[in-house]
Amino acid sequence: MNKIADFIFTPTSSNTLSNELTVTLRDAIITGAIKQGSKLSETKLAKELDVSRGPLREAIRRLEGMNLIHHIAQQGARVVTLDTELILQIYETREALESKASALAAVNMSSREIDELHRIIDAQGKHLRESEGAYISAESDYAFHETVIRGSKNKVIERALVHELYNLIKMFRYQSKGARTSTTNSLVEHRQLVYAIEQRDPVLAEVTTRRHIVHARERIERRLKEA
Amino acid sequence: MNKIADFIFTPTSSNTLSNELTVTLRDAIITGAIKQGSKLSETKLAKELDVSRGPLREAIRRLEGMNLIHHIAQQGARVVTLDTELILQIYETREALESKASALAAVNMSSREIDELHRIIDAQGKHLRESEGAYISAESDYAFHETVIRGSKNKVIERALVHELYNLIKMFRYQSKGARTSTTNSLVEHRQLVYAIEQRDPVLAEVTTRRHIVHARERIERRLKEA
DNA sequence: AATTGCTTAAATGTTGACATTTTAACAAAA
DNA sequence: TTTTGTTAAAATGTCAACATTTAAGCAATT
Repeated sequence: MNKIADFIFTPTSSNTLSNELTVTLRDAIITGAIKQGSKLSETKLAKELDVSRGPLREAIRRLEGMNLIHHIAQQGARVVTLDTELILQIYETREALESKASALAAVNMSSREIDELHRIIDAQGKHLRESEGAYISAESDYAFHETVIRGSKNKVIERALVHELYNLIKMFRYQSKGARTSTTNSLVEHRQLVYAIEQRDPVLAEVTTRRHIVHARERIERRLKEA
Repeated sequence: MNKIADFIFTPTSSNTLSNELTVTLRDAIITGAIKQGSKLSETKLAKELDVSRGPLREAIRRLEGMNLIHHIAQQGARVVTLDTELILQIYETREALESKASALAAVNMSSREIDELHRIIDAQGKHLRESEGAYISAESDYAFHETVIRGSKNKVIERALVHELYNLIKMFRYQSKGARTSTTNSLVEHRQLVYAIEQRDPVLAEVTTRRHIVHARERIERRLKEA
């Protein structure tokens, strides 16, 4: 079948039901529409979403692979609970993977991709100057980090970060009222990383990223310890 | 059942059919009984294994989450192909994760777990002295590394390494005739790591592990470049 | 009141049939 | 020969019913 014809006649609807369910449930979990620790009852969910249990079970298996739910045989699936310990472990893992991704990006990124990084941080700077709030939008922050990660050209790291870790991070941030994405300080650190990548300096890129993530983790740690 | 066993995929023998299928297929893929790049035909497999397609599909979804197969909607699932590029990316990822795991293990491991490490490397040393071959058994090598990883007490890293990366590494090693686990040099590096952990020195543990894995990757790179 | 054991209801696991899509084979046309 | 279009077969996606296990409710007993 022709690619153009596919694009024209079947833009998005060519997805399978189980794929759509995966996305629907993932977003419901990230936003908290389905609460942490709650049970995903197959029979109930199937009725609510008006689907049969087959595709629903497959979607649940996929979410299992994304670390968003735990499944125990004969007992069912529960949404993961983001307690303090798990959050800190997630950030430790992110530190290890994303600092390596940045080092690789400094070597492997194309100049076109570096241009994209500039566009993103310029937009972030403009946003910070023009708006009163001192916060970068979550979407823009994710776009920046995911561009760097893709720039590593390492599919294994990319999958581990984007397909697994970042869903958990998004879930945590979205459901934490006080966890605004980043302060002005974050933008400075983003600029430092872009500089390191432009200089094709993997060591500097790695160290910069590591510090950026450690800072984020320390902010979270302080905030969680208060509560 | 303990928490770790829940988080990592280690079903017991008295489990559901879909769990047994997951283990069966995983091992068949690792050993090469199902070849790299080959298609997992649901109908054919279901007949061969004398099961229905439902549990089989769920097992395939899980293997997808373990990075052992790729699945494309309406086209089916194929076993991953371990080309040179992917292998090197796997080792880059392992370097990032396991060096961090070692640093954490230096802080978090119990003395009981450190004793376990001693038992493992002592057995490896005895094996090297007594047998003519200068190779450590693959099982013993995995046991050592997985003990360190568990010692990190970081479930996210543990899952990423044991549940995902190590399956790919085992698959590669098992199917590479020339890829014997390690030479005498590996045992020296293992001893150095245990020393670092005993000293509760996370930086030394991290550096030692990073070098150990880089060495392994360089050996592989040389060997793959020859062929 | 707390515990044990039985019974019933509900949930998960599994199956086989049906629906839709893809693939392959093949004929016709350029 | 290559391309296009049609058709049949096979594969994947989906569904609804059945089987088994777990959980809940409720007596009966201590």
